[in-house]
Amino acid sequence: MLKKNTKFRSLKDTSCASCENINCILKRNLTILKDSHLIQNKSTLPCKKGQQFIMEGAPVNGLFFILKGTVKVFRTGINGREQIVRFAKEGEIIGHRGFGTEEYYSIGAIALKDTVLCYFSKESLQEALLVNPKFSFDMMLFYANELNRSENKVKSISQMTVRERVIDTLLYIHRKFGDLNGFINLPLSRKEYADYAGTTEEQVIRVFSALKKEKLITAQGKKIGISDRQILKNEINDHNYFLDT
DNA sequence: CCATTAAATTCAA
DNA sequence: TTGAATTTAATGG
Repeated sequence: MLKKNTKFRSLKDTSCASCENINCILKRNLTILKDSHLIQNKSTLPCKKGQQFIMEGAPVNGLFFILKGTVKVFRTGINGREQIVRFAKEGEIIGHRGFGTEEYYSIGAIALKDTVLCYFSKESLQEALLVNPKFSFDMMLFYANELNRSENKVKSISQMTVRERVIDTLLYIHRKFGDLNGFINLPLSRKEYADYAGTTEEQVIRVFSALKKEKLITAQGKKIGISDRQILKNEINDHNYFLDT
């Protein structure tokens, strides 16, 4: 079996200059930001798989970017049920809703695999935003996108059937994390699919079983393969066509 | 929702 | 690398 040596990855240079996350807002603005307080005073925080690095209710002091790894962001509901708000990968921002006015986090975040986070203080970020319009604009676009996604999610949870929500979730994960050897490149438990789709583990298992029978997906444990993305997409679109006027 | 069994993953020797 | 221990999936009541 071929293996790449990733043992010493964590000892590697974690500076923005040598970062490979081309989709990171900081990286894209590095030419203008490179001498800023923000970039020079950042700290990195290694985080093991399963480790929670944002607690619901904890005070907000800054904001995280993912240097490496994958993270889920969730909110705990009324009867202790977890609602996964989003999944995030390399280059993405975590805890951004707490930035500005909110004093305490209303969400929690857990690493889904070994992850390295970049941490920036509120103050240095504020400074960079005030001084740099291009950077602020990129941040604004990011917030706008997040809001849009969040509004769509309200619609999907309140109006779509369980089956459609599960399919929607599969397509979202697939779109975001891509495909590796025919399987979605992110192993999630059925419970995690359920927590994102706003349903229960059993329902997800039953929808998966139905989709397997229909030859639309394949599954080997946590690895899910999407055989026909178009048919799945159509099933969602057909139904949504009549919903929004 | 819960209980049971099958299957997959993790862990440590 | 292996298999025992633990966790997770699947199904049926």
